[in-house]
Amino acid sequence: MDLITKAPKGTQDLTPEKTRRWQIAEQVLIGEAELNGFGEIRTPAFEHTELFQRGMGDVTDVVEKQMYTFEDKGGRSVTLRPEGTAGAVRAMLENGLYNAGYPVKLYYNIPCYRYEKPQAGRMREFRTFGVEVFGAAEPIADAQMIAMAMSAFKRLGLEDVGLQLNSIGCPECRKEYHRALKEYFTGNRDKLCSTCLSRLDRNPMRILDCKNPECKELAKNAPVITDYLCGDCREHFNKVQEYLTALGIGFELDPGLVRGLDYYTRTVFEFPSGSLGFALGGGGRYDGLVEEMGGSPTPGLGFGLGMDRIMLALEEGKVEFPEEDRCEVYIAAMGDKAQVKALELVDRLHRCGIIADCDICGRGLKAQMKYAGKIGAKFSMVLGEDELSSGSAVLKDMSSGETRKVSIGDDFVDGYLTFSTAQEDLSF
RNA sequence: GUGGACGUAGCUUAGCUGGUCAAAGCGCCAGAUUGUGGCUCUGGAGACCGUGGGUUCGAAUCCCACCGCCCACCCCA
Repeated sequence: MDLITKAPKGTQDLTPEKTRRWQIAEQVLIGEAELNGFGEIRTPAFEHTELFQRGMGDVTDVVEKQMYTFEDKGGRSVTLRPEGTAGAVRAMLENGLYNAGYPVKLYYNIPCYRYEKPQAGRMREFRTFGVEVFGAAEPIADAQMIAMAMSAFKRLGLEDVGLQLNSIGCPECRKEYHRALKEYFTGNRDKLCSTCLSRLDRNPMRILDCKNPECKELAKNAPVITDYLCGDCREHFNKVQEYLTALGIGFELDPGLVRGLDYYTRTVFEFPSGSLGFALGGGGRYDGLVEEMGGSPTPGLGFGLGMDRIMLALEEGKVEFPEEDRCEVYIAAMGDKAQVKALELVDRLHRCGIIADCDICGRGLKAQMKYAGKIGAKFSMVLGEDELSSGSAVLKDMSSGETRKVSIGDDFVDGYLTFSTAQEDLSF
C-alpha cells in the first residue's frame, strides 16, 4: 500500500463508530473529575524541549530515547509532549492559576507522543486522561485522588482494576536510600551495563528498572526504599494507606514500584488491569516539581490514564455501550422541487432537535427508501409532485408499517410530533 | 532494543505438495410491470494476489531482501 494511504506507524484513526465509544468513556472520566471540582486545561501539543528534560528528568528512558524532538524554523528545539504533567505545571505557573487559591485542580484529555515500538496498548500517538492537583500536601489528597480514579473505573464498568502502591520518599530520606543503593551497586559494578554505570552517579534508582537481565538480577536483592523512609514520609505513607482502607479501597504494596519519571516523591501508584498485561495508568506525588520548574515550592500530585488502554479494557471486559442515536425521520424526494422542500422540512425538524435526513446523492426513490432502512430511520416520508400540490404527505412508521397523512405546510412539525409520539406510546 | 507470526477485492477469508487459481461470504451499485425500505432472486463494479529480485517452460503458491502490520519480552500511558 502507498505511503500516503497509510497512517504513520504507531498511530490510528478513530472512525465515527469508535469515536462514539471513546466519547462515552471520556465523558465518564470528565464527569468524575468535574464532580471533584477539577477544571479542564488545554496546553500545546509541543513545548520547549527543556521543559521535559527539566520536568521528567534527563536520565529517564522517555527523555533519553523516546521523545519526538525537532528544531523549528526559528532554530528552537521543541518536543511533542510525551506526557501531560510538565505542560500542566508550566501552564499553571505561566497563567498564575495559583492566584485563585489552593488547591488548583486541573484535568486534561490529550494526545501524547513517544517514539516506541507499537504493540497492544502502546502507540506512538496515544491519548492520556490526566489530573493534577497543586497546593495540597496532606495525605488525604493522595487518597482522594486515588479514590477518584477507582470510582471512575467502576463507573466505566471496569471491575477488575487493581491498585499498586508504594512510597519513594522525599529528597531527604532518598539521600539515605541513594547512598545505600550506590553502595550496593558499586560493589557489583562489574555486572552493570554501560547505561547503568552512568546512572550510578546521576540517578541510581533508575537502575532498578533497567531492562538488562544482569542489572535486573542485581536489582532483585537491592535495598528497598521503604526501609529508608524518614519519619515524615513514613507517616505520610501510613496515612494514605489508612485513608484508602477507610474508603474501602483495596491495594497492594509494591516496594519495587518506582515509576519511570524522576519528579515523583512519596506516594506512587499504578492501576494494573486484571485482564490485560499492562497498567491502565498510574501517577503519584511530585512535591518538588513546581519549584524545579521555577515556581515557588508547591506540593503537587496527579495521575495519567491511558485512554487507548481503557478502551481496550472495556472491549476485553465486553462492557456494553448505549446505542447510537439513530435517524428519526428520513424524507425521500423525487424531483428538484421536492428535494428543496425535503431539505427545508429536514431543517425545520433539526430546529426542534429531531435527527432527520434526506437524499444528497441523487438517488432514485427505491434507493432512498433502502438507505432510510439502512440508517435505521424510525419514520420515512415521500415527497413528489403530488405532495407538493396537495400540501400533505404520508408519514410511515418504518417498523410497524403504519402510515398517516401529515401536512407539509407550516404545521408540519406539529403534525409529525403528534404521529410519532402516538406511535411511540403504542410501542410501550 | 530482542524475539515470533502474518501481508490475496472496501471488510473477513479460501486457494499455498508450483501449471483454468484469481475464488467465497459480507458490503457497495443496479434490476425483478412504471412513486415506497427491511426478506428473496438476478446482474454489475471492485485485486497488477504488500514491493523488488531470484529459481522455473510456468509462481499468489518455492527462495532472498525490503516495506508494512500484529503480537510477546522490556518498559510505560
